[in-house]
Amino acid sequence: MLHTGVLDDLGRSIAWGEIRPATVLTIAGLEERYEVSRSVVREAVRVLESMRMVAPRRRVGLTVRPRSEWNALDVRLITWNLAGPARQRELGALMELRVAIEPVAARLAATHADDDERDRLAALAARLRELGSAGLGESPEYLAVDIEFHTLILRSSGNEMFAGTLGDVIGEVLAGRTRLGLSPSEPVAEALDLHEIAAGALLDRDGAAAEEAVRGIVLEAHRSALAEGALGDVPEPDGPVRKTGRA
Amino acid sequence: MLHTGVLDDLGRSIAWGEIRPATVLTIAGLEERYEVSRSVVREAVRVLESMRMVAPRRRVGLTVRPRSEWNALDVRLITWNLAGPARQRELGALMELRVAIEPVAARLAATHADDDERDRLAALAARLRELGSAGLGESPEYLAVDIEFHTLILRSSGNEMFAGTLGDVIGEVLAGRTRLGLSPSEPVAEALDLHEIAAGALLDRDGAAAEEAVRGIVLEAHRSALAEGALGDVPEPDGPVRKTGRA
DNA sequence: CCTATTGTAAAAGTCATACTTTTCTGCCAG
DNA sequence: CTGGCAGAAAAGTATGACTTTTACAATAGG
Repeated sequence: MLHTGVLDDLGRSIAWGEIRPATVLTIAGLEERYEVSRSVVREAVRVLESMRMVAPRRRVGLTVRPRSEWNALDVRLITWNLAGPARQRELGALMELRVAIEPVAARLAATHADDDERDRLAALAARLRELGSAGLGESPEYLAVDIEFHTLILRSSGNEMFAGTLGDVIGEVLAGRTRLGLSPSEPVAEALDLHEIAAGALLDRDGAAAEEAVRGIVLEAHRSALAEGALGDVPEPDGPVRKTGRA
Repeated sequence: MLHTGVLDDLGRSIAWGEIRPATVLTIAGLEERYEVSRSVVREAVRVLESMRMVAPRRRVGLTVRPRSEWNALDVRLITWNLAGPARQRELGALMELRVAIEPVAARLAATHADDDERDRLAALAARLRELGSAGLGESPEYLAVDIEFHTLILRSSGNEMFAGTLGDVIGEVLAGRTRLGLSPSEPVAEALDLHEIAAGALLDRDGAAAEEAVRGIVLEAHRSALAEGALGDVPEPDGPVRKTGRA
């Protein structure tokens, strides 16, 4: 689809800072740049507008809004950021999001999951143990099982806000972790324990225990990512945004 | 803007279940229904598509996707849901989201907030105490200060995913709570204490304490909302979605 | 010289129409 | 009964004309 192409390219350009905030674009200009018709440009721009990345103003054009106003939870924006220069920063934000959401999701899942989901979680935890003990901690299968474990908890929480696109994004984070070679081939024993503890707690409908175990998992992941310097604590090239007075 | 009108009306119709999942619409049909041109319809539909509420298929039309696939974190969808028949369910989901996010945001804010933000938080907590003691717990000002306190914590976390539109939505939840008359005119003493404790912890850069205090606040809010029956635990009229095998 | 008013044009917004591409459906032949 | 082929339906794309808003400048008045 032409429309998707323009949306993606333009969105990326903005997300990556190639087109900076306060820049003014025009429909006509974009028509030329992408050599497509107004219909296509307008539809792409509408979506960008709905993500609060640009604001149209008559007689002026499309103004690129400041980053702080963008819809940071939009999956497309997250994807663009993960593939761009702010990748590390984005990974850090997502890690923090995991720390916030997964433990609470686990607590909810303890009372809300159905029997099938509980069983599958237990099976997944066991499989992780097997693979981990066999030194396959960075194998594709370990990764796949790990992702399924975590997304299943989110889905079992019964809260659509946790289940939805967030699951996909968290899968992306885990995958990125492996891709960067941050996962040890012999996973930390503690992590394997915690997965089993969490699964057990969910079987027992023990929300508090499930929450604690999952919090242990995500905190450990966050810590080790920080230790590896994968999240980049350095401020943005264009200077720290938050501190300097707000709009 | 015409476009906004169509988007809003159509989105609401779908969110409220007036147009049910699996229903097939056509651009032409919508042109007639709203008496607007194709451009307008197409742009509105594109946004709905970007929210994963409809999926266009050539030679078929626009299929309304199942609720479980919608982008539950989209602010517009949240707004529509809050104004519709699933209001209680949505409030419950948002409460759970608060429980997940605000404590973690508070912990981050402890290390990340600047001096100005810390001072303002302390001032807001103090003001809440004043108003609460004066029996103004359901006054507009108490509400406004409460909202500002919580959104400021989110913003001070330094994580754009917490700060962004989520803040507005959480404000909406707090406002809804007051509007429903759930807020006692004399706020629970515990809540006032916790706000002050949280503010103090943020001044001291004590992340753990800030997290715990804020968790206390949101858990108490969640509990009391549940007790009041404001969140409605009953399953949806059209039957529980999650349990019955997935796509 | 400064201010207010008015006029102009630029750009988004809307409408209508024509054409392209994809793909479902149903018919017809084997 | 099966497979392929043709037609039609609906989305996708392109284009031109017109409307509305509004920034900006020129001009008139104080």
